[in-house]
Amino acid sequence: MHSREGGPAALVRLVAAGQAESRADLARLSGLAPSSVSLRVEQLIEARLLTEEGEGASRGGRRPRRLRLAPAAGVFQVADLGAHHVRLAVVDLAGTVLAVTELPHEISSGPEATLDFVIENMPPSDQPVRGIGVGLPGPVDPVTGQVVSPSRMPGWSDFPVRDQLRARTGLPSLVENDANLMAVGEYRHSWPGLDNLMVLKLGTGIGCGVIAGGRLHQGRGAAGDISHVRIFAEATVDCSCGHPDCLEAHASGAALATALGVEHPTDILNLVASGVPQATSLARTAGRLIGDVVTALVNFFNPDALVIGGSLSGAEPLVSTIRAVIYERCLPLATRNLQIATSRSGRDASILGAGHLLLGAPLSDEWIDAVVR
Amino acid sequence: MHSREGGPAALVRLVAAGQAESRADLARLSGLAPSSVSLRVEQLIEARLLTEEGEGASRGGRRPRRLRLAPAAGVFQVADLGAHHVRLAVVDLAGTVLAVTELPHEISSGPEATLDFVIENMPPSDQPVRGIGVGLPGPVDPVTGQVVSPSRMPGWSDFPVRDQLRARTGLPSLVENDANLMAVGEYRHSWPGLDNLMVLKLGTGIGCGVIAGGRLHQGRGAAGDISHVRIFAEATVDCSCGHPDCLEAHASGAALATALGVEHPTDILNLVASGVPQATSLARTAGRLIGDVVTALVNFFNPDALVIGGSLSGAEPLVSTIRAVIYERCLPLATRNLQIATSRSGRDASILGAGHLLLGAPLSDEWIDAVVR
DNA sequence: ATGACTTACTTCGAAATCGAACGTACTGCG
DNA sequence: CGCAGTACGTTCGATTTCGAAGTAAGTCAT
Repeated sequence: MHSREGGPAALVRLVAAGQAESRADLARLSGLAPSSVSLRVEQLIEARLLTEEGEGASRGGRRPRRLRLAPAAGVFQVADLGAHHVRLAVVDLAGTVLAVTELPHEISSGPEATLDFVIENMPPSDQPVRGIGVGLPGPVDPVTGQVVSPSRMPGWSDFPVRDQLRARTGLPSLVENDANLMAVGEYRHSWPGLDNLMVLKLGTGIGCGVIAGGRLHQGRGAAGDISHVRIFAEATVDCSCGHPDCLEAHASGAALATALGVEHPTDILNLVASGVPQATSLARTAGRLIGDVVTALVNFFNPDALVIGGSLSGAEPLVSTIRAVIYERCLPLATRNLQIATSRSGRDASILGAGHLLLGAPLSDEWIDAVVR
Repeated sequence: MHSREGGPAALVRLVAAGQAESRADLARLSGLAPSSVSLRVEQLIEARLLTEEGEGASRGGRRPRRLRLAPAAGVFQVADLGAHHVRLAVVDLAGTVLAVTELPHEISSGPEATLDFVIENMPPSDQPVRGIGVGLPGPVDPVTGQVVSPSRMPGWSDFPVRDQLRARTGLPSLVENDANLMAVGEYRHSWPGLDNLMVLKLGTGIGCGVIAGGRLHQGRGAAGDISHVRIFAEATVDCSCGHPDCLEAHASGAALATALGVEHPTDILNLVASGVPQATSLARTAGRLIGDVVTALVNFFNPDALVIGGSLSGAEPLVSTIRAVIYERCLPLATRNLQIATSRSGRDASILGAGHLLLGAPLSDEWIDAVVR
């Protein structure tokens, strides 16, 4: 993400994203003249969106006067929905998590009940709420903000989630696929500068978020959906989508859990960690299947890094098998500069991603402009 | 590609790209005030980069005064290199092809000889040359402008093509993979607005160019390289890359030509067109293999359109098999709004793409600024 | 310490840009 | 035909942005 326009919102964003700490940084990154930056910053401080806080480290000359977001600049509320639980958080504009709770909740209880639950249980905040974001384990149409034909979310199909969220809260609202949020979170907080990024989310299902050219690649809402790619396995398993031998039917947390006779994907981790041979072997097989699919995608997309997250990313044999398959089968050209690593932002990756997308939305421009004037 | 900055170059670009025909268009698209646009346009006319030419159609009010690029604004020279031939063209900034020649030339004669050949045989032009672009059938590092470990281009590896081109011609220079150029050409001239586009180039080899979010996706130079994705075929064939069963070894024009005992991929077209059973059957098999690979990519990338170009795109059974496989195996969500079509820009797609990239390069900003001042 | 150099930020006149009003030229309707 | 409505383009004073010079406050080598 390079130089946007030089409105007041752009400066706030640069500070919030941690890219700029001083007026000089802002001038460099925004393309505005130093004098213009000074003027604007003064306005923003007056509007209580920014504060001056101490001094930064010298880079060989006068020390910069460090700029930070003022607490009064506000917060975002974020809900990361899984199949059986909800993670609710309040983050400030810079992406600091101020409060989190994780509560059990069945997403199958439907959109209305779920949104009620989210709004009801959101942690309170002293500061003004500037927006609300929701991550969902299914495809979200970026234009309408609706969920489209999700496999694990009965009752959600074509429900206007974004509109309902805005109607109920009156806040700028964001609805996005969970793997996409995770990709944005990892990108902004752990892999800045790696503008082409693939983030695998291995949990109950198999998701993938894609950053292309520094921006979230949404496609028409289904981008990153690799669950139903055909794979070639020994035994045939029919997938819920109607086709045989989808990746998800063989290698998802749900599939592994079934094969191992446990209920939750997290149980798999324990089995693998304690060295149960069958679990390790299954993890390796899953890793090979996932790796085979991702190999083609890595050749095609040629990312700077492949990040593996989700609860199953804690299963070492699975991750190392994926890594091995990729290095073995991909073009040397594609792996030459490729980093393959597990998530660095952890459980909060999606929440951080939602915060960042909310900050970047045109929505945010509006209220920043409004506050400054 | 939305509103860039409002420099003089931006306005020229909008006119050249055919997006703007009047001052009013420019004001809308650039975000500048109408008054500022008028001022700038006057300068550009004075600098002989734009001309006023007649009037446009009324949209319910006063007719716009149509703006066009002045011929004196200049031209680009473009070379599209294949394995055995070179296509040389002169295009104006708006992408009109003013002259083309196609000459036999072996790319295996090496970079020095090839660049000499290109420069020597470029069609002459009355107008000032503003840049030169070269398309190559191999991966190009977007940072250095070097070819990196190409399979069909002996002697080219790590040769600094872009630097050499600039050194020899003194012109702003562009070097890019041929499939990437083709993707840009198709996107700008035949599929505007479809900002997520995959363009397959089926010729001697198998290439793929990707437009993500309206911009060419280069990755680290290898993006779109699907030749060496592993496929599952009946018989095993070893690929030159050292792995067995690469897509290219089974389904490329070169592979088909070998199997059919002909020399050039174009000969395959004749055999298929005249209904030779073996040729048709092979085309279908190739289509299925390519389709299987592309299916995964379509799910992952979720493009608005898949465009099939290159000489083999004339083989109807091949194309229709690819189409059938995709519609059969992809997620409904991914195919719901997907267009699958053959190239609309034809043989000149790459040349048009090079023209457009040259126009968009920062290089162009510089000389436009220079001419205006 | 001293002086040369680097970086951060501000000041202030010059230049670019804006925006509201105006002039122009067309469409479409009664 | 005449008039309302709409769109294109320009004029001109108000505003924003720039940029060169100046001030402030550091580092580093001597």
